[in-house]
Amino acid sequence: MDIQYASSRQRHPRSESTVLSVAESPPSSYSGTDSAAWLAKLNDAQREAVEYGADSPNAPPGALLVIAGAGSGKTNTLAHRVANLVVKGADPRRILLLTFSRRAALEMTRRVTRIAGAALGTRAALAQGLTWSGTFHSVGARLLREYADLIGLAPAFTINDREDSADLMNLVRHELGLSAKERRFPAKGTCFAIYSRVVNTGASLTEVLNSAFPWCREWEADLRMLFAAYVDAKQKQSVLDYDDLLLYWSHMAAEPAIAADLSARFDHVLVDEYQDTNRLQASILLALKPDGRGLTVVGDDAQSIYSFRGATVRNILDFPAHFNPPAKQITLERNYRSTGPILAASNAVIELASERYTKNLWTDKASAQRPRLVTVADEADQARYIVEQVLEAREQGMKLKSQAVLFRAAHHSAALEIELTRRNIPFVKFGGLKFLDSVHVKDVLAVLRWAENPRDRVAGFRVVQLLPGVGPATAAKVLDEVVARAGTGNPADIVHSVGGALAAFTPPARAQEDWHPFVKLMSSVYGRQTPWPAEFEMVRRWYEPHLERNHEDATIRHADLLQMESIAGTYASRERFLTELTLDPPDATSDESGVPLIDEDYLILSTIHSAKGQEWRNVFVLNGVDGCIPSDLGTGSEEEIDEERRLLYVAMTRAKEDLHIVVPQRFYVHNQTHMGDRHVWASRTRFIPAHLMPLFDAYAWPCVPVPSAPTAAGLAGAAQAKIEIGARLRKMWD
DNA sequence: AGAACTTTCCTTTTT
DNA sequence: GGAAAGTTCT
Repeated sequence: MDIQYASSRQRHPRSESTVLSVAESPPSSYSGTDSAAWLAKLNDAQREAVEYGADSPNAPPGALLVIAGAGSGKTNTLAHRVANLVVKGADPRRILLLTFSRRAALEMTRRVTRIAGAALGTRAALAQGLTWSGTFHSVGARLLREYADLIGLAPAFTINDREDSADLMNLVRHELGLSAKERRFPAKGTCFAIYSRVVNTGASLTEVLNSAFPWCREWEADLRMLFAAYVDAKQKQSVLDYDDLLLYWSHMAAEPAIAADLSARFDHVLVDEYQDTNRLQASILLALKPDGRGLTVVGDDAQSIYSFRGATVRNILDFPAHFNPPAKQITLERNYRSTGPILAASNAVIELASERYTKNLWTDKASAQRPRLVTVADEADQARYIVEQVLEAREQGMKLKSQAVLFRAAHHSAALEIELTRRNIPFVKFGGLKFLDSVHVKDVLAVLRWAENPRDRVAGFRVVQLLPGVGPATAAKVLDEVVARAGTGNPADIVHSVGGALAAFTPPARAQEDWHPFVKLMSSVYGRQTPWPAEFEMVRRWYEPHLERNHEDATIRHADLLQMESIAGTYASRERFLTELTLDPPDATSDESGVPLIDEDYLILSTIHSAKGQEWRNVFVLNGVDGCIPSDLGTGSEEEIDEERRLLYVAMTRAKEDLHIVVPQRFYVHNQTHMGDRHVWASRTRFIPAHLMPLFDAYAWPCVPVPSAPTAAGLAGAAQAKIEIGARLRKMWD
């Protein structure tokens, strides 16, 4: 979501995609007490999931597992369950709702409020007390700040995103001298990925190296030392990474004194997309609700696509047996989303997995249109095909917003984006490179983060080096100076001594001129002399000359900063701004025309991962080709291939009416010396083998190739032109 | 010594 | 278009 779009979303909480389940539109005959009426539109399985144990909302029964297939009204069912609990008297402030993204949390809150509102009539406001709703990470951050004092954590801790974490890993790596090995040590990102996987899977370093990073095995001892130093550095700097939010939470929840308090806060804990949680998240849930009472998890084992992040399907498969008696299990198999032919093809694809899944979806939405398998010559034609089809559907009255293009990797849409821009078709892209990853945005954020937490070395290191004439060596000296001055005193003292440390520092000659304004700025932000949103502007103004000095394209980057500034104004404080931005970064970008207004129509481009939980009437899957799906980086093991298969399944099941899988035959090899034209001949994805072809409508595009053969006269003319131009070009240098 | 510039390689998916 | 190693400049 584009940053500005994200803010507009808060003003327009209506989502563009609505599940078509009939239960969505409440009948007009609601009466406040007749619960049967507003649950009547649910099917039997959905209603069972909604009503399980709801008659005694304050003495909840054992755990509930809902296996909800794609398009089976999962979100709707979960929202009804929450609403029903509230209607039956549960306190919404004591309900913990864990979703996969903050977007999903907003959507859920919106629906619960509406559904419960309809049932409760004037008491609708009750449902708005649903305050504990968010991702594992954001809820973790909130709880950790509350309990910080009890667990020896500075309440003003800052949170590192993946890049920051990798940067810190890099600093530590250099300090330990690991970068100067005779054989190349793993890069910072790899080190961090290994670390993260160990934390999230609960496996040993040895196991993780063997299974996922075999080429790093030789460094095991060094890595162990590096990780110990990394943890040490984080603690000294009061910095937490994403994994720490879960790790601290799980340790906190395992501490009997705190655990009792923590689990007593919530009567009901509900988790969405449970198939994409990892061992650590499961352990948190078990610590929160050891006997499973009041615990509901919802998910679909066939849609597990985050194992690269440590998620494991075992969480959902083994869930019932964790409890005694085992958790109640309800399966939603009726699909309300897709037409029969789309579902038939999707089911056929997932059935080829080596592992059997727990259900088979059915629908009664008939359609004569099978999913299309479209062969095109290359990526350029693929883009042209999509544009043609999108516009044609648009002509038939289908909004651009009801159409989406899905792909495995963010860069797969590059050619399409160019074509869309050329044809003036607005689009918004979800997934892939984050706005927040761009250097200029990170620079400004680093100033704010350093102010929030002066011990944050990654932030400080980055900020000081913005000054001309200051490199790593000088920056390190400055930071040492700051920390030495700050000593181990409490945060307030640190803040006051930092300004002094900076002022007392003798900058290198080249930085002389810029030093004083810098000290002035930092003193001001440390001392919070400028109230919050204005502070952002002050920092931006200070940064402007550095931006212009360091970047050719300063104007474009400057626009980003102004956009950020308007976002900053929507947050109550610097701390909220920084925390929310790292935990829920905007996840879409649009073309250079910037931000489509929320009311405008635009085409959706998305990675398959970011398309989770969404649906569109018309869906295009790009590059249905071996090497893209499955990604050639994900074909190492049977499990990896199966995850790629589930990815295609997720993509296919997003479609409601029409599904196009596009297969370019010729594929240019990226990453070659510029303007090279090496290409490979691609073949259709292995997930749609020949015997599944009858389920698809296969054809080539363009349907009728028009090889506009030059006429003899034309050729003669062209030959003439070639000579003339050649002569002219030579003349230029005469 | 340390900053700044140059060359070479690589490019999944995300809280 | 970015990151890391290598090279040149101050």
